[in-house]
Amino acid sequence: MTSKRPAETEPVLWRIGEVAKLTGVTTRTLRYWEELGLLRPSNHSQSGERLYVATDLSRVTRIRKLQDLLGLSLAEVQAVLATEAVDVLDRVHSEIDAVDLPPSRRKELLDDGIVANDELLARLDDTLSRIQAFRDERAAIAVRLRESRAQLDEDAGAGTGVGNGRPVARA
Amino acid sequence: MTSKRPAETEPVLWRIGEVAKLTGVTTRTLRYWEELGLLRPSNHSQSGERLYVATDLSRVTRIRKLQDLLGLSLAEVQAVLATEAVDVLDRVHSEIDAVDLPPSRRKELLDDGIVANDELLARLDDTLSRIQAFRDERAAIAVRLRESRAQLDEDAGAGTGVGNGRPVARA
DNA sequence: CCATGTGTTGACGTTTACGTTATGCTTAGT
DNA sequence: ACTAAGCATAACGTAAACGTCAACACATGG
Repeated sequence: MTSKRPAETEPVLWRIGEVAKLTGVTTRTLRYWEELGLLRPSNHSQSGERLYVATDLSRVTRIRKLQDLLGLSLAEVQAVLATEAVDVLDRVHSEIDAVDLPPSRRKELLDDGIVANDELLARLDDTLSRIQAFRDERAAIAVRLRESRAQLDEDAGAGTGVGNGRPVARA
Repeated sequence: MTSKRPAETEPVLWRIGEVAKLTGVTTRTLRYWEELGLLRPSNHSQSGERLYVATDLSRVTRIRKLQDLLGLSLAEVQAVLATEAVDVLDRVHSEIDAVDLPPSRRKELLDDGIVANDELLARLDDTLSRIQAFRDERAAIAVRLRESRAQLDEDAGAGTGVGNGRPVARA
């Protein structure tokens, strides 16, 4: 329902340098990722220039997140993203229902995508809980440190007769 | 209060191979970290063998956590741990109050330690929230994927006449 | 039309964080 | 006492993820 017709599926292509500025990764990195098969620009100019589309851009940030937030190697990122083409296919499917995939194949892809996404979710939750535990640990230490400092101040105040505000400096 | 006297401050020293087995890092890694100044064994045998104590052990796991959970480089780990000697000093202080640090210096160290620990906490919280955001994103996608699959099943049931439970297997 | 910027494909260099011998000494079990 | 483990130092190797030229091709604004 409500099938909008957006003029003519406006292309909007970016050159590699523009992508670099927009996403914060270097052009070298983009070429390297392509070399690994991680990010294939969806278009090329007739002269051989790489031309990226919006989904390519979001893929760039996704790769970086998987690298930075989960510490995945590019090989692992590739594995995760392999089954995730589904996700893109799915968006395409829900926005444009033109693509002519047989429904059986489409369901297969969707199921794969659901599995992959769930695995990623599980991994995220695992990482979250591990970091959370570490955080709690450090929070407890923070409390202990402050207690120790308070104790020190207290001792200084009550203890030896020197009890003015300034502790004695020593070489 | 309740000052226990634990026999004679039982040494408990571990050789590098034992540390490796206990912590899960290789001996090479331990030597490498030492080379970088990250982990200096608190003792040496007369023949030159590295001998580690309990706090060294916990330092090993702390280093690994900073590496794995926060993705810090060893240089960054070193920076974090630099001011954290305080933390160790503090534990020593609270368990044995023998060490002869002037209170002024002790307070200084404690304050540094509090700052460092708080910075680490902030970093942990930041990382946590970034991963959490990513997680939420993927959770939303999980929902969308399942909706799409349900939609597919629904279409299949209502649409063409093939509607039996089993999707067609294809080579 | 020409200068300048941006792109392309190599190819080699670099950093980090270790792995892997090699060689010799020490410690430990029998 | 002797042999097998384990440790020490030293040096070279390696995998990942890019950085950094080099040399040449477009393309684009004045």
